[in-house]
Amino acid sequence: MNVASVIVDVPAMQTDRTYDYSIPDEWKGSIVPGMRVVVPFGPRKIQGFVIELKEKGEVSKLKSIVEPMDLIPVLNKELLALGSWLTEKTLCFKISAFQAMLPAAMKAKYEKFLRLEEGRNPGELHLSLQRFFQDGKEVSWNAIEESGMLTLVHKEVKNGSVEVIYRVKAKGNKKTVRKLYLNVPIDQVDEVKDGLPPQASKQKQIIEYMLDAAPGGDGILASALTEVMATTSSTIKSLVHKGILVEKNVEVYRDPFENKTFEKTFPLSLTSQQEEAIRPILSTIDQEEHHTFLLYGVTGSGKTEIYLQSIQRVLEEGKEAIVLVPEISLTPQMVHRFKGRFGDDVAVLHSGLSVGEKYDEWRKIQRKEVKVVVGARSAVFAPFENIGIIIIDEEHETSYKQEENPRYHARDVAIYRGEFHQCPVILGSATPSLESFARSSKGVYGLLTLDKRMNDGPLPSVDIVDMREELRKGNRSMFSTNLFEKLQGRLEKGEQTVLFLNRRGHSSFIMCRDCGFVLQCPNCDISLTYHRFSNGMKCHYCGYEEGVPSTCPECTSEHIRYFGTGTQKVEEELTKLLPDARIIRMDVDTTSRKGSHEKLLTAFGEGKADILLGTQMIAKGLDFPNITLVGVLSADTMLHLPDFRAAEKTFQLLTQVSGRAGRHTLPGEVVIQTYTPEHYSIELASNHDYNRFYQQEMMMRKMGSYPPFYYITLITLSHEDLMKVVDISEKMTAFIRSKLSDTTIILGPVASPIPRIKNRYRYQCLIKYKREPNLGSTLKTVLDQFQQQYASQGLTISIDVNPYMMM
DNA sequence: AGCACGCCGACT
DNA sequence: GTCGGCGTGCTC
Repeated sequence: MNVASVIVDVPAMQTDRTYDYSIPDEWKGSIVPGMRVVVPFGPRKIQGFVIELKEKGEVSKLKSIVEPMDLIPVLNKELLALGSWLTEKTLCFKISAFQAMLPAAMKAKYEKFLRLEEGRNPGELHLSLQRFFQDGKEVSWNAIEESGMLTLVHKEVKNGSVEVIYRVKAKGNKKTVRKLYLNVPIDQVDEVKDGLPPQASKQKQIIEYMLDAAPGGDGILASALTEVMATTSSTIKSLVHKGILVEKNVEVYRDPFENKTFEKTFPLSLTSQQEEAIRPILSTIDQEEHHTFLLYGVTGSGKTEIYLQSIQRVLEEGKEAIVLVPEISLTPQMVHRFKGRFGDDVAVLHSGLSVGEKYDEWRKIQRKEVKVVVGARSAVFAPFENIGIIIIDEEHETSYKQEENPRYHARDVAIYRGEFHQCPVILGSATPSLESFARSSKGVYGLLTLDKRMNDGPLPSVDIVDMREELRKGNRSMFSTNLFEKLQGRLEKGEQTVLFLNRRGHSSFIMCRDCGFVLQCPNCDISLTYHRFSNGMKCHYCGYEEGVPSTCPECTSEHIRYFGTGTQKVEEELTKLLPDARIIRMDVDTTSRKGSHEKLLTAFGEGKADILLGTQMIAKGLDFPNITLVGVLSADTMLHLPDFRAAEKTFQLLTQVSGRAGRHTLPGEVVIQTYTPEHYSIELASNHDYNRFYQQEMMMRKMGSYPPFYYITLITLSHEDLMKVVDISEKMTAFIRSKLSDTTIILGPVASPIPRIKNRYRYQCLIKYKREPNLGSTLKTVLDQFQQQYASQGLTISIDVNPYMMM
């Protein structure tokens, strides 16, 4: 095996294939598939993944691999195959699929240097370049670029005076600490000590301390030693110099949970309903079969305990478990439950960790130092090799769908891996996605139901308040009389309230009260939103920013003001109405700092505030006994989005939020304010009636030919020139239409809901199909031909199979 | 994606 | 004549 097939780190259509390289003798046998390597590619050096080994290359003259980047492959057989599967299913580049499966730290960084060619001296160079190349040092390309001397350098490179060096750097560094070890056998320590000069008292003390603190030959942190002994590094240095101590750099894991202890918890006894639900899971584990279960359990019905005990069984069989939770609910509370039960066997992967921390957690998984991983979407790629169960909590959450390439859904990946490992996949939710519930009704998934709350407590009572009615009665505030009175009541009783603001589609844009003018982004067809932090108007999509106008640019009226309700505005009004209330606000602004999310929640849990006011992020995981009132300020903002899942999302969110109230002994109340109280998603959420919502929504989906009745694929084209997108979109749609069967519905091309982003016009085509064996190859052709043909002209095509964002 | 190569217009 | 603009095509 002398040749390696490599996928190179160039995400482009033309390079989305393997390139063959010969393996230098010194690496023969150690370079294996799944390993990252540095390879020459054209004049550069870049990262690549070895896919397979073979005897001969496809072309006659092969370049050699420069060096491997790993000792052990980062992708095993299963993950390599999963990569190809992802590529095929999501139509992404192979390199993107591989990179999505690995922590960001493993993505290479590239650097470009210049160096004086051997045997030349600076004097031969152009005068203004000489200062850069003084003592044979490398000069970074950037430095030359900034000084505007690139053309001069180009010449020098051409005539052979200067050499360009390309270097691949690993992004993730292992963290190391300097440790000191006693380098003398115990029985000779006294001898050595006596051999020291009499004035070296500090050195003797250090030796004694080392004996004492690290008897078994364990090292001591160099930093700790200097601190404890109140000594300087020079003393230590001289001991090292004499060979009495040795210094080693030891790899350590960064510990995101440093200074935290997790109280050990033990399996709770299950209710009869839980027993019934867990039985099929356990038997699937025992039989080593693959089966997907939908665990449909109302809030507070004890789904987590089922997860925990299923994992327990898996661990007893010597296998591993993956638990996915939505990013937003990957709260310390959640982590506690798993760390509390399984202790150090748990690795945690979520976006709050630094690149280095994620890298460390990933390596713990790879080295089999943990048995359970709890994490967000990408944790589904955890490099375990003997998986016994995969659990997806809050299965309906849209954050399981990645909105950039590869546009995969964690649920699909989980089921792929479940089949590979012949293990169960558990999808848990109180409000399952229509897709999953439909599959369980058809028997594709096993349905496990928990419809009783563990404490047998009643579900909270829900009031729907018609805000139009409030307006008619002359109440122009954002709080209805009903909600306000209840709020006051809680304050008097010392109970807590959660106020939920659905920010989406409701953020603070600016509107002129006289002419209706709304301030828009000049580059994107979307309104600018007010950001208090920078006191400016900002675009969500391109980052454009401008000042807040004091008069309307259209009619010069001064009645231009914020519209919609941001959390800050609610807070202001709240302080005005209830000056004594202590309020904690949770939104992007107050939780952007690391750990602030947790701090605010803890404070609220400890009763340091009466009202918790926040956005989406408080809808989940909150479980405090003293919360007896939940208010939803405007339930219907999401309903008006151009998304066939709008009703489903609204229902899920309202159900979720309502579940925050009265989870323990005190009964809970929920007030939902809305302008469309008659909408079935709001009405049925208030009755906690998932089944009727499912029926109703299925009817709507059937009428609209949407999932789960049809699969959909969304193609979006964008280009600077409106005429061009329209033209190409039409040609493309005609081509697709000619290739697919006539039972398939093809909508468009039409302008996207956001017709322009970053000055690029966007057109889309929606394909709805039940069975379409030609779809994959047709779409590949579209990418191949149209992209190839128009990419140079600045056209981009994005294909989303099973989209969750229709914008 | 980069980067080189190559073919045309504007300059010392 | 040559410098440098960008369109074209290749990278094992």
